[in-house]
Amino acid sequence: MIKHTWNTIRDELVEDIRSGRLSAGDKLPTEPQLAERFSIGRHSVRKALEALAREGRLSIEQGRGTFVEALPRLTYTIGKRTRLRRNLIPQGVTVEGKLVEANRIVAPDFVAKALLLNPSAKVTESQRITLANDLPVAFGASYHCAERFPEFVERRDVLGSTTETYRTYGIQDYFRLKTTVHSRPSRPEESKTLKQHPDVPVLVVNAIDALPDGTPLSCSRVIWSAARVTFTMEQTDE
Amino acid sequence: MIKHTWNTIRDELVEDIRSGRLSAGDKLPTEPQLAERFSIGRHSVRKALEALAREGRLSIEQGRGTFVEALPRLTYTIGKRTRLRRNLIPQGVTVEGKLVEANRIVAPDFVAKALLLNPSAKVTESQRITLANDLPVAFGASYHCAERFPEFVERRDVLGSTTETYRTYGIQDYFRLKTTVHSRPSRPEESKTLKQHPDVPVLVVNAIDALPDGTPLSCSRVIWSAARVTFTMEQTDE
DNA sequence: GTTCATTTGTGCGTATGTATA
DNA sequence: TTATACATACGCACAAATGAA
Repeated sequence: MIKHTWNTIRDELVEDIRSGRLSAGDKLPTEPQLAERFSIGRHSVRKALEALAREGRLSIEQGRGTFVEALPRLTYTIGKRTRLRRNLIPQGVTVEGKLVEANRIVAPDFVAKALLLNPSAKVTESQRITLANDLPVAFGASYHCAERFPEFVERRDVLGSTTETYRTYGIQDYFRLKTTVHSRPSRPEESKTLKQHPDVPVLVVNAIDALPDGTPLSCSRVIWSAARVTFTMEQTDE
Repeated sequence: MIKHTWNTIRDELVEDIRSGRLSAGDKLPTEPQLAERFSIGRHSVRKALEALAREGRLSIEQGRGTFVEALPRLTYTIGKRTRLRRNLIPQGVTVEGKLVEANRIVAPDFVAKALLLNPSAKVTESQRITLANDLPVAFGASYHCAERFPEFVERRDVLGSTTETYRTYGIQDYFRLKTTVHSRPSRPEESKTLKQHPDVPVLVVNAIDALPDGTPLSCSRVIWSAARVTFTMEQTDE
């Protein structure tokens, strides 16, 4: 009924990983070697490897080879009180959020809309990347009104915590007002930043944080590796 | 620097769609025709079409041809009180949820765990499919303890509403206890059911509904077309 | 109901480009 | 610089699904 020659090698590799014959970091045979071993064409080998790379099981690197990935899916909780550290540390992975770049710019369209600013307002943009076990899982930017939160990035960088930084502006409490999630194919720069195969899609998360009365404080747009995260929403009233 | 011959045709088609030269439902030239027009190989044509199909912009159908898709992304709100109709109707799309199949089975592992049942307990399984403008956007199953909710499927089918059905068991209120979302490549049957290209990923949503005191009532696992939905989480206290 | 033309799907072979060590 | 290994691209052949004759 079905041909799918390439599935033979795909299944073989999955079984090798499952059984432990291949483990994280191992280098696979080269494409021509696999082609010969399974008596199929190199195109079919590539199709099988590509399918596994899309699931995040393999990392294919031009000029180096193809390697087995660890594939530990992180769980990230979205809720009324979203806090990064509380979210990821419980699972025993080392998580690091790094500030990559900070700018003072005219508010992009979606930012002005989210923060209810006029289109020419200035905002601070903080670009951050999140690494879990030294592997990038997400990157993106958050935006704050420059007038209302002068030096936000600098204070945030010193204090190391968004909650603490808000306190310096007299804000004792804030919450996640709105979050949207959708999936799309990754763009070349994105797959490069996330160090993942170009065919692995990304999850785009747009969010708005606000005061208890609903006044928006900041918004963010974060790109997650679709293969490396599971989102959870729990409705506990903390 | 880079060749990427196939991007020429990709960009051309995107522009054709954007400008309106191609609109939803239109049939594209055949692959050999496109190959000749752009003076590239058929493989490159296929790579371009595949990329557009992954975004949900094209529908590629063996034996028929390749067509432009409408690409209206639905917005589905996940919150404390998740109700399908309230969710989708506001956007002016016709939504239809159909019961496909109902069974009385021994609780699968993940169901027993979610509903706190012992592994040999019986549950009712309701398989449903959701169509928006006659296009499938999601399908999946929900599970109820057969002992606690006898004839659940039958009553639900007659009443047409889950909320109403719960009332017949004396349950006046329930809420969404937990929701998880992750992305993965679609399996062949899934892409067939969703009538989408095999390379479009799916979003897997697992959910548990419960009584106000936290007692689980039901759980579900729904497969969404990743190209056709955006999830939103709003933290309004209704 | 069967046949047949059309169109996409799968697979092989080959050549050449490009990143890595 | 050189060798290795993956990336892109062309051409060809045949399989499988569709729809119309």
